[in-house]
Amino acid sequence: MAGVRQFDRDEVLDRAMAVFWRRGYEATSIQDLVEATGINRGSLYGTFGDKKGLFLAVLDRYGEKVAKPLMAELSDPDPRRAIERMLDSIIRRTSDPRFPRGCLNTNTSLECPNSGDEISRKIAEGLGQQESAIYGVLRKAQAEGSLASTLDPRALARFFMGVAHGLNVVSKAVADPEVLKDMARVAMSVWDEAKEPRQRGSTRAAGAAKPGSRDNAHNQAARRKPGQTE
Amino acid sequence: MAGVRQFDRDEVLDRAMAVFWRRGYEATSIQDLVEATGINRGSLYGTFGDKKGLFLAVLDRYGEKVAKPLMAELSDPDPRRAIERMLDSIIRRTSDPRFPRGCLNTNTSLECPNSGDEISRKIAEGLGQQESAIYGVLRKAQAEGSLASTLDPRALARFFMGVAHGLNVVSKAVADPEVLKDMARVAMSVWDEAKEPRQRGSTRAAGAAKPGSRDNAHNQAARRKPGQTE
DNA sequence: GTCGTCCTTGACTGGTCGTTCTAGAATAAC
DNA sequence: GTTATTCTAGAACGACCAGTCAAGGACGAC
Repeated sequence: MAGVRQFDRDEVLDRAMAVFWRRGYEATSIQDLVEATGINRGSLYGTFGDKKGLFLAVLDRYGEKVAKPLMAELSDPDPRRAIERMLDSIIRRTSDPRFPRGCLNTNTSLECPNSGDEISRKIAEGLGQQESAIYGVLRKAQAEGSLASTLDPRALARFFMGVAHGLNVVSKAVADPEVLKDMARVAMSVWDEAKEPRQRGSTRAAGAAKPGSRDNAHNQAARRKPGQTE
Repeated sequence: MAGVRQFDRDEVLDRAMAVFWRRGYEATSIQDLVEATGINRGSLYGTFGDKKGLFLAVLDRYGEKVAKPLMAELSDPDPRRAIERMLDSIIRRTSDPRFPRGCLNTNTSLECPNSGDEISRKIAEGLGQQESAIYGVLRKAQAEGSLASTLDPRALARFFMGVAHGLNVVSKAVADPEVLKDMARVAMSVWDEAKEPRQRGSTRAAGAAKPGSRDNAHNQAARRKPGQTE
């Protein structure tokens, strides 16, 4: 039973990933990992160095197994559908019993310190790549004319990243997928926002804004050049 | 130096809150709390029972000191501005050195198990109240006519809750407030979505959707009655 | 066969965890 | 001055933590 490796590294990582994903980094003990992976303490340390080393390997594995397929949804030739499919993919995963709910990257970026240690750097790198991919899709959509050029693609990319995070947070606590679908549906509606500014005069009694005017900073700056059409 | 309580309960809770907020529940040890609060181990246990009891008290304190003022922003008579101010308040808190970044409720709902224990019940209760408050604002806006009645206020409330969570996640890792402002600006743009359906025909070569048609499920269901105006 | 290498195993380390407890000092009520 | 109360200080608890280590078994090379 010895002399040659008795376990499959990726399989061990998958099992360890499930534990970290479900319980978080701090709350997961080596003993938990030994029991979940089925391999011995010594083998764990021999293979991955220490807990943090194992976790970093798990993060890589997560990138491959979870984040990468998610980003693949963005390659849909229709840019709007690409974004849509990415959000749907997050929601669908929630109902997939093979995976814990929520997102390991989102969990980790909240749990682990924002200091420049290796874990947070890896997370930040992954999130940066995701935002860039979304940004690319949005730029393509504008080049094609399917997304209004008045919209700021960087702001939109940040927004969709934020929505993805929001989905991941809510999905951890809320079982009903309709909640997530509502969130995604509303989020997608910003896509069609390059309209004539809608009259939104408030009907409240005192000091209402004049209809058609924009008396606040928001929404202006979601567009590229605030001053022009309104 | 003894015989009468030497510390102010709320002050102790504030200091403990800061530690839990910054490091999370699991990563915070009693020793950390003893040092942060300045009071003795025995006093901590005598006053709050145990670590979980202290944390629950901290969650209450957080509700009073942080969540309640946030919800107060929703009482702005202009519903749109109410939502806007809520999001702005989250963003502004990010730059406030008196508070750690992010949101203790968001952190906790990710870190702590979704099982029906006391912590997650308290969190869920708080989030439910927040969503209800947002929902109320949206309903009021529709009654006043400042929000299109074609929009689904429940879906919008869930969306804004999700955006708030997204802001809290991102703010923990990203220092630049512009990122958060972008997110909020884009999010607010859904408010004005009850327009004539914008032509969004894709220019891609093969099998493009016909301009003006809606060939996907999203965005329809963000409205109340999908069939009518489009 | 024998050797060396690599893996497995489980006991073991020092330290820290949450929690309890004892002893004592300072106060308030009487 | 009691006496009761309520805090402080810190030692101590068993359990568990991340991490180490020595012993031994199974394989490949020769």
